[in-house]
Amino acid sequence: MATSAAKSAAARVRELRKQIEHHNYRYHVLDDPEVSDAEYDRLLRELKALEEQYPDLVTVDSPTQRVGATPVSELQEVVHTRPMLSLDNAFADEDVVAFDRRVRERLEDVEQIEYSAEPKLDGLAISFRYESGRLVQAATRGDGLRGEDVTHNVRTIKAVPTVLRGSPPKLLEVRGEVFMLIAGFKAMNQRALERGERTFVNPRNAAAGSIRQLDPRLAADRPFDVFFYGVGETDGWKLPARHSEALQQLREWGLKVSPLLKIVQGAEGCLQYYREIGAKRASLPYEIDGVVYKVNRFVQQRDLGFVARAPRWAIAHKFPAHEENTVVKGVEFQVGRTGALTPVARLEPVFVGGVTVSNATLHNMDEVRRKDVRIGDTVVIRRAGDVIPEVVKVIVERRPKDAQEVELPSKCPVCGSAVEREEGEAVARCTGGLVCAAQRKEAIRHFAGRRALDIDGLGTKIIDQLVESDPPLVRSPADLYVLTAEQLAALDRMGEKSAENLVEAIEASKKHATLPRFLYALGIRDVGEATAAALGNHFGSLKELQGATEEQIQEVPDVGPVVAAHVYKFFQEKHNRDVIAALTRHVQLQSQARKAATGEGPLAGKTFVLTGSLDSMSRDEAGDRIAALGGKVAGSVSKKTSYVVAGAEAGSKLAKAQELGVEVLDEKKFLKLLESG
DNA sequence: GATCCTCGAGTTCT
DNA sequence: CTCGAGGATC
Repeated sequence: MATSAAKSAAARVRELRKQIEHHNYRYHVLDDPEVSDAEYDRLLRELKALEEQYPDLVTVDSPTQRVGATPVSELQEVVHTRPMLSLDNAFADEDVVAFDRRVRERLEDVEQIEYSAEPKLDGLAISFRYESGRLVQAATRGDGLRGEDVTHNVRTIKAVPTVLRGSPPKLLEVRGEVFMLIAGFKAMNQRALERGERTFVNPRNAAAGSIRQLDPRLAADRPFDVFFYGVGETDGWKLPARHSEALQQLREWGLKVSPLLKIVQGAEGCLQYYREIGAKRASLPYEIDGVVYKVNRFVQQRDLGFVARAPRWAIAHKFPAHEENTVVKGVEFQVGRTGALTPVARLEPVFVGGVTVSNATLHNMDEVRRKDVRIGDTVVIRRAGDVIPEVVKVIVERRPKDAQEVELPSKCPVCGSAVEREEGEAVARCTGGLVCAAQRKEAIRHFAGRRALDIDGLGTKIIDQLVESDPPLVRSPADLYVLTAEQLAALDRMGEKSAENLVEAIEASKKHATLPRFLYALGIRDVGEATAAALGNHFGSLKELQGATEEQIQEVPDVGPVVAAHVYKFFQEKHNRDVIAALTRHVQLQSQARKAATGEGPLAGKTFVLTGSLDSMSRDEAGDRIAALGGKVAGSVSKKTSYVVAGAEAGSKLAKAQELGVEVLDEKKFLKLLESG
């Protein structure tokens, strides 16, 4: 048996145990993990697999034989009268099917198993002891056998009753998950940032860190919530037949149970539940990392029993991780429409939150320095409810010796012009202006954008070719209007039909050309949709605006000296005047269809903020309907916001609304308001 | 002068 | 969606 394969397995097992112990310490004791949960799971699974293959290598102190790490010394140790178990994990549908099969085989004579299913919250497992209905002790799970006494902090959590309702038993020990609402977590981090205090990477770490505070005053103002999910030691309570019935009883005693708890039948029911919750995941106000299935009948649970520290009657079915570790292969600088140089991290591709991520923006050099990202670093990537991946932090411990600092280039990577960063500004810019091909391309893309002149089918690839062709077919937006189908058909990946369609789309864009859209399309610095509309309304015609002085431009509402200077300078430049002259030969500006909001109508004076997606209409349509009734739509939530309309997969704006106490409308209520208005 | 609000700009992947 | 910065307001 002492083959070389077994020897190298033994070495690998030792190495894995060392690593896992280290990560346990970081995670459980320091609350500052060095690796993502997914990576930790991988190490543990590899170890498990090796131990299964070579049972001789299993030792009592192997990480697979216990749950967590030893408690820190400052908090009192609590011995759990009944161990707090951990759960086996399932990652694929087949794992769940296999689990269900094992359960049925062990129970014999049972065709279909009834499961109680609920989301698995990403928080902190706590044991709560109630004696004669009064909370006497709360303890963390610790290593499953011994935890820490955190009663002083748990008492500050409003969702945890200190006295139970009804007639509870003499002794009731319940288990629950203490977690932080995402909204509260963000608000808390924001405040910490303002005070220059330490921030937390995610709600779970924030919860773990706060609950293990020694000073309960610190925990008291933190936004905790709790769901109870299980029963431990009891005295004076005749348990009902089912787990779900026991939870129902807990609920009646005032202990919060997940509202998403559901009874399902067989593996099929479990998998369907998994998909239901997966679809809801992004819109839940708290983070979950999977769902848990438990055999519902206590008799069956008893018959199934335990393996090591995990019950045979329950399993956690995990979702794809939101966070992963990967390596920064390089940092490149992209040049935007305004010349802004944006550092983008090129990553070793990594699967996060359901997609493969290979790039992540670092925004600007301040951000690069703040996070201290270097080439070669291992970083944590997160792709949570929001779509855009984010570099959460660098794992400094894993920094290779030859890691390279990121330097702002002194020359534009596209055109070679000088790069300048103004005093006090976060962004650095290429000074090449329209000499720079990147800026020219972006200017045209902006011009053709949906909110500008809306030229359908003019995408990045086509623009690249038009600008790079020799001689260039397109130097400025005005050149678009003289393109012929023959010229376009000669480009790569362009057939005759597509070429004709594009010519038609360019022709059709003339109809979209109202003054505000046209001004927006020009891409003047600091002139977005709102400012373009304000300028258009104030001056009424392009001629008036072109002839205006800087002072006159400043008279426009919401335009100050900085924006006025940009606008004035833009119209003074010869190149811009030429382009505008050429454009106006092709494009007839339409008179505006709709007047500016007049302060009339049933929703006058009300400000709306839209978040998430509505079933019955697009966000644009919703905005139009609000405007039609005299209301205003704003982009961000503030104290002045009247309503936040939250559709499916609502994001941080919903959180902000809850924080500020702004009224939130769901789709139904919103539609009702529109109808009654 | 400080604070709040709003707007603009840039970004990922399928 | 998030961040930074311009503008308005107190």
